[in-house]
Amino acid sequence: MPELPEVEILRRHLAPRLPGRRVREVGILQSRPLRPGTADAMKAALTGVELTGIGRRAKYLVIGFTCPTGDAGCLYVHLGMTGRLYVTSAGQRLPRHAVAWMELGGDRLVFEDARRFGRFTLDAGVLDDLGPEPLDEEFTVEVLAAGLKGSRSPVKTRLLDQSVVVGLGNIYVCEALHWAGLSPFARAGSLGQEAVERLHQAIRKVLEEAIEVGQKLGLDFGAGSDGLFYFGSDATRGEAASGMERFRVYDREGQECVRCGGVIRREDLGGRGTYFCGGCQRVG
DNA sequence: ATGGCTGTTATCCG
DNA sequence: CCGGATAACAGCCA
Repeated sequence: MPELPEVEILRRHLAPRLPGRRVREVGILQSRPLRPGTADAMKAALTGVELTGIGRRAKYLVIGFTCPTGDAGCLYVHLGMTGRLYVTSAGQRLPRHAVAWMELGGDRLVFEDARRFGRFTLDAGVLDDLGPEPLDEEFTVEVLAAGLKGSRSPVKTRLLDQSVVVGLGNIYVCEALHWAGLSPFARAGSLGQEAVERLHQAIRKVLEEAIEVGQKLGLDFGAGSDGLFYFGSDATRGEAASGMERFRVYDREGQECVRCGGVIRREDLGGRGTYFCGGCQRVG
């Protein structure tokens, strides 16, 4: 359940493994993630192409390729809640929830997704309506302020809207609001200049920190791991991550706030579990 | 075992 | 237009 940092770490993992590889064969096992495309069209479009590289836009991985004709194209992959994308040996058995695979001459790039909320598509339209990249210079305090202005929604809800700023999901939005000392329930449009500045800073901080941690830990595609979450709070990963940063509020209901000693609370907001400190997130 | 949770987001409805 | 609820789906945990 990847948010921007997990997707970025995966991109960096795959970056040296794709360029120059030719797609010998393509397999499609689930068509829903291809929407609006079809299995036949996907196979026809990808078979024989040469992969050129991998980028990221928001929570999408963008895999570039050139066709035998010389035309360039892109494959857009979104991991949804449960998507995994990895290179394995072509001899490996396909996973139960395999959606698509590409044979790369001895290796195989596999996309699997149990819940099928993810995407595997050639439709560039998926990038329409996306807001600014939070770690790019274009994401200024003014841009964030404009995205919050006039909204009566809770600030948490606004930040999950990918047209305001991309990359935040339920975990990092909770973490960013804690870092900023803002209540998730504060009306987005009611935040003052200072609060917006703190929030802007906090969003960058939590995402950068998570990428840094993920870079150090590397990915684990072993059994029982989704190959993505290195920043979690479960006991096993806690061991592996000892000494690393942990979530400050997410999944810490009832525990003590590391900043003020208050109690972390969990409430429902828009149907999502929302974690915050009752002591130091009172603004709004 | 049954029901309630889960990292996303498209779509529906008032 | 907005905001809230629901649905898409499978697995895990109490």
